[in-house]
Parts: sequence; structure tokens; C-alpha cells
Amino acid sequence: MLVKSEQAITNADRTFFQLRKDIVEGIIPAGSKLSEMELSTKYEVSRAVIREAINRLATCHLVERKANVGARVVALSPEGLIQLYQVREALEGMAARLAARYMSDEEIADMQALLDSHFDKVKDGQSYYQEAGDVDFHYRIVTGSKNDHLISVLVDGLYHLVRMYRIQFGMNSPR
Amino acid sequence: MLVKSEQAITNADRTFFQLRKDIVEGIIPAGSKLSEMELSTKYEVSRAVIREAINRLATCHLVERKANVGARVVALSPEGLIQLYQVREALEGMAARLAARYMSDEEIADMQALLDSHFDKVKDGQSYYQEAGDVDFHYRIVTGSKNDHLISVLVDGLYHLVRMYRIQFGMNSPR
DNA sequence: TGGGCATATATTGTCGACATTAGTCATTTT
DNA sequence: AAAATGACTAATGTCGACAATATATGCCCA
Repeated sequence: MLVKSEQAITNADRTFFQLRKDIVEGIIPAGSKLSEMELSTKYEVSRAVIREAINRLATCHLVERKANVGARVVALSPEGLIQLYQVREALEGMAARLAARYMSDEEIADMQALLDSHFDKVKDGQSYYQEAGDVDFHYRIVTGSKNDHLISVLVDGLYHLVRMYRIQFGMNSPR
Repeated sequence: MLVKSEQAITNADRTFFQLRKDIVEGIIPAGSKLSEMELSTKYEVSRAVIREAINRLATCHLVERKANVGARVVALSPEGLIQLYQVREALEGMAARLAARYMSDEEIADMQALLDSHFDKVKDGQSYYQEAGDVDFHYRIVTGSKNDHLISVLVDGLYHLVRMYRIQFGMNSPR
């Protein structure tokens, strides 16, 4: 039931994923500075690799970069959260409309099965699965839209930020 | 009436803007391969600078990169255009709703003035200004939404792709 | 004593060289 | 003859060193 198949090929990939994880989960605190030298020793790769990873994080809006100064992890704010949810809501609504049009019958059946199993598990009190199941459900709708731009903006961009807010603001149950 | 204030600080910035321009305008053909070596000699910067520029282009979805293989300019297709406009339409609709809520009185007045002047020019047959004026109008609505995520996705991401399609498919009048 | 300027330091930006990988082509084997 | 295997080549990935820039420190002067 693993949902995303982002696999790391290069060291830059691995470092990017690791850094993103550490930022989203708050291991690297929000608002803190990212020193290229420091990170290159910590993650045991060259500065070039760190730089590439930081650049990717910047385009995900997980860090903000200023030329000749450096990069900082984004600061979380209630306003930012609201803006994030505004965009997410609009895009997921659109994804749902498109998915309803373009999803194949078997994709729909698969999703129905997922919903059923999810429901059973929640009923049995295995609430641990709630978030994972929910994420999976949203993910299927988004990919079901068959719109690559939409998929990319949500999956590569917004979802990690949403997760970051959830974890660091202690919002355990979605919505 | 210049609208965007992206200013280049580093060589990587300049190279990124130049490359983006050349791709959007078709000087570098859609679907063609981007050789780091070749570009580094052509634009007279080191490969590191070219690499950073290409990475940024990749996150804009103007080029597609494959690890250990290289980067190619995206291929334009009717399906891609449709997907692009689907997302754009949804996001601009959202931007308009938010702008209506959050724009200040003077921003609205400015936009009204812009619309009037635009209308006059078109009436006088100065159709050259049509596209520029239109772009400016859309841009003001988007920034008027006051939602940074939305602004970024549209301005940094989709608009360049839209322009690329327009230029290379020869669609001169918008809509 | 406070403000401004010059210097010093630490960080980022850039570069060229080396390592590694993918794709090509020739050779070999069945 | 076709497929598989191996070396060769050309590109990307990675690295350490140097250059340029911003911030911090201390000194000088009003």
C-alpha cells in the first residue's frame, strides 16, 4: 500500500529526501538557518550535493534562499497555514472533479476497496491507520485526475508543507 | 507598468532567466536535449552554474531531467495544453475570489485605471498592447489574492509554460 | 560616548578536475 | 545470424579549492 515511488538515484536525491524529512518532522527547526558547510559535514557529502538539495527544497517552499546570504527553513504561521489550506482545498476539489471524469473502472474499484478496508480498520479501533489511509485516499484522487501539473503541485509541493504544519502544530487528526 | 521584479543577483540567476527565455521563445526547441557542457561553453559559465539553472527549469516543468542521462526541454502536446489550462483556470478563478476579498481600495482603483487605459488603446487599434495589458491584468489579480502559494504556482510556474505554448503554437490572441 | 568607516572573518558563489554511470559499438559465442 | 557480453566513449555526478560577497569586529573621529 506504499503510495509514493520517489526513489533516490544520486546522492543529491538521497540528501534531498533526508533533509526534507528532517525539516518536515521538525528535527531541523522551522526558521533555522541552513549552513552548507555544516550540513555537508553532518550528512557526509560535498557542498555541491547539499546546494542542490537546498535548491530543490527552496522550490518546494520548505526553505527560503537569499543570494549571498543563505537559506532558512520557512517560518510557520497561522496565516501561512490558512493560505496553504485555501490552495489545497481548491486544487483537491479540482482533482476530485477531474478524477470523477477520468479514472478507470478498476481504479475506482481499487479505491472503493481501500475505503472499505479503511472503514473496517477504523471501526476496529486501529486508529493508527487513519492518517495513512487518509493520505492514500487523497493521493489516489489526485493521481486519478490524470493532470500532471496538478499532481506535481500537490504531491511534490503542498503535501509536504501540510505535513510539516500538522506535525509541528500538533494537529494529529486531519481536517 | 513593468510587472515582475525578478532581478538577477548571481550568474546562476542570469543564466536561468536567459535559458528560460530561450526555451519559452523556442530558440531552444521543444524536446531538444540540454547538454551541460555545450551550454556552459555557449553561455560562458561553468557547468555548476548551468546545472543550477537546469535544476530550476526542471522544477518549473520547462525541462525534464533524468538522473545520469540529462535534461530535455519538455515536449508540447495538445493534451499538455489542456491540462495546463485546466489548472490555470481553476487557480485564476480562486485568485479572483480571494482578490475580491483582500484587495485594497487603491489596488482596485489602480486596476480600474489599467482596464480603462487598456480599453482605450484597444479601441484606438493599438492591438500591440493587448497581450501585455492582459498579462498585467491577470498578474494584478493573482497578486491581489495575497496568497503566496497561489502567486508562486501561477507566476513562477504556469505562466511561463502558457507563454511557451502560445508562442510555439502561434496562439497570438489569448483565450 | 556614539556613529561611521575600514578591516577581518565566515559564508556563499564559481570553477576545473576527477569519478561514475549510461549508451554505443565491436567482438564473440551459440 | 542473432543475442549476449565486453570495452570504449561521452555525458552526468561529485568533489575540493578559489573568488566574491555579506556580516561582524574594532578602530578612528566628531
